[in-house]
Amino acid sequence: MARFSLTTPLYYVNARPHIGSAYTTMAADALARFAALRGDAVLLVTGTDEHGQKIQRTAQEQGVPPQVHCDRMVAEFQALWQKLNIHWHRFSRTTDPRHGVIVKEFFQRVWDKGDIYLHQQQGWYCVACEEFKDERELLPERYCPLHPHLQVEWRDEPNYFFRLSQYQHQLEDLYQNQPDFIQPEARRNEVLKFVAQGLADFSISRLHLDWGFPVPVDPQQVIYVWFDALLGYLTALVEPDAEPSLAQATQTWWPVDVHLIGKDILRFHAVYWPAMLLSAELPLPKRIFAHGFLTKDGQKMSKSLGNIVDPFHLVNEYGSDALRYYFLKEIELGKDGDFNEERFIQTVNADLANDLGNLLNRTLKLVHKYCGGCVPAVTVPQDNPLAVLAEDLGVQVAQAYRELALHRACLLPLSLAQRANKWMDEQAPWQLAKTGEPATLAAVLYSLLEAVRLAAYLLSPVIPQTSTRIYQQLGYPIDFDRQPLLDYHQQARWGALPPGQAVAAPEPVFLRLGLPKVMKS
RNA sequence: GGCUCAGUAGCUCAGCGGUAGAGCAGGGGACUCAUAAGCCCUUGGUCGCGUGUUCAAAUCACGCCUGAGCCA
Repeated sequence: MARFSLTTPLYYVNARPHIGSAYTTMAADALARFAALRGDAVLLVTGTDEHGQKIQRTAQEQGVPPQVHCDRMVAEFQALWQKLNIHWHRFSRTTDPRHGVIVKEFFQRVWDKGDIYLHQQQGWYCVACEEFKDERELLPERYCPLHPHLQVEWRDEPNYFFRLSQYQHQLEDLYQNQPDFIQPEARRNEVLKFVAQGLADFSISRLHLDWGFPVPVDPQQVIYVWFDALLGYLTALVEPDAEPSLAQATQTWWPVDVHLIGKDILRFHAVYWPAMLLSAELPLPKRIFAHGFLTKDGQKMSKSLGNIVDPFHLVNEYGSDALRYYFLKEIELGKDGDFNEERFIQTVNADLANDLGNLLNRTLKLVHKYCGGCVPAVTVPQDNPLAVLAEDLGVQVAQAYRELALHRACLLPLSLAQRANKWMDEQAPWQLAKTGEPATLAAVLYSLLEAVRLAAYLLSPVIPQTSTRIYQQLGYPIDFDRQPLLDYHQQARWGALPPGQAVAAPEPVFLRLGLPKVMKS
C-alpha cells in the first residue's frame, strides 16, 4: 500500500488560530482525504509550536504559567480543526516531553558532526520575530519593521551557532537535482536567489530564557524556538506507544511527501530545515509547498484596520463545507487570495446549492416519479456526453491533487455537474415521460444520477458532508467522514451506480446561504 | 537599490504572435423536473502606460507606473 504523509506548520500559540492557519489546514486535510480515498495509508500531521520568549511573555501578561497558556491555545486550535472537519492523525506539541528527547538526540548528532559552535553574538533582537535584526532595517527609534509596535532589545550574549554555511553547495545541488522540491516556482526562485548570495550560520540557542529545552551541552542556554519547532515534524512521526528516537521517527512516515506551509516561513523550511537534516544525516522531505496569503476585501488583514476575519465566526455562521469549498476552489493554492463575504456566498450558492445540490434534487424527483424510486437498469450509450466528460475525470482530478492544484480538483467535478444540468434541459426527461419513451428516459435519468454521484465522490475530500448527503440520497449507506470503504478505481469512474438501488426522497443537500444581515441593507 | 511574480469585462481568472474568452454578478426570454434553482439569449473590455520588432502584439523586446513579495 502506498504511503502519503504530510504536515501543516506547527502553529505558534501566541494567539488564537487565525484564518491563515485555517486555510493551510483545510488544504492539508483535503490532500490527506484524497490520498485516503485512493486507498493510500495517510498520516496528516499538525500541531503547535509552544516555546520561545514571545510565548513566555504572552503568558506573563495574562498572569498564567506558559504551559497553561499553551494548553488553552491548543484547545482553541483543536476546537477549530474539529469545527472545520479536519481529520488529523498526529497533533505535535513542542512542549511534549517526548519531543524533548528527539530534540536532544538531534542536537547531539549535529554536535558530534561538528556543526555547532559557540560564538558571541551582539545586536538588536526582536522578541516577536525571535531574531536578531540589522540596525539599518529597523524603523525609527528601533522599532521592528515586522512588528511596528515593538522595540527591539540590545543583546550581547554567547550563542550556539549552526554551520549553515557548510551546506550551501549541498542545498544548491538539491534544488538543482530536485526542481520540484520547492513549489510554486516563484517561491523556488526566491530561495535560489537567497542561497546563491551565500549562507550565514544561524544561532540556535538563547540565553536568559527558560521557556524551552536546555541545550544538552550547556544547560544555561535554551534551544532556539525554530530549531526546536522544525524537529516537531519528526517527533510527530514517532508511534504513540514507542520510545521516542530519531530511528523510530524516521522508520515509517519519514520523509514526508509534503510540508505544506505559508510563504512567510519558507526560508526555515526550504533552507534551514534541509541543512539541519543533512547535518544529522537524515533523509529530506520530498516537497515544500508554500501557499499564499489571504486578504479581506482586497486589503491586508490587520488589527489596526479592524478587518480580521475570524475563522470561528465563519464556520459557525456558514459551516465547514462552504468554507472549505470557497477557500480551496476560489483561490489557487500558491497564490494570494481574497476573502469577500459576498463573493463567498455567491460562489458557494452557485456551485454547491444550485449546480450540484439542485441537480440531484431535480433528478431524484423524476426518478421517484417515473422509475419507482430506484436507479434505472439501463445501458448508457457510449457517446453519452456525460459519460464522455466523465471518462478520465478521475484521472484528471488525481493529477490535480498530485500537483496540489486544489482549485482544479474542485473545478473538474463541478464542470460535470454543470454539463449535466445543461444536458438535462436538452433532453427534457419530463417531456420524454409524456411522449412515452421509457428507455430513453431511464438512460437520461441514470446518466444524471451517475453524474451527480461521480462529482460528489471526487469532491468529497473538499466537501465531505455534502458528498455524504448526496451518496446517502443515492442509496449508499456511507459516510465520507468515516472510512468510506469504497474502491477508488471503481467509484472514480463512470458507471459505478448499481442499477436497482433504491434512492431516498429528495432533500436539499446544501442549503443556499443568505447574506448576513449587515450586508442586506 | 537588485531581483521575482502579477496588472485582460463589476468580481475571480484563462488566453501568451494572427484583429478578445470563461465562470460568477447584472439585463431579457422560453420552459417547469427542481433549493425563485436549471436552460437560452444578452449588456459589458482603448487586454496598466509608452516606445520598438513584425505583414500582424493582450501575446515578443525595452522603458515606465501600480500592487504583492524576496534580498540588501
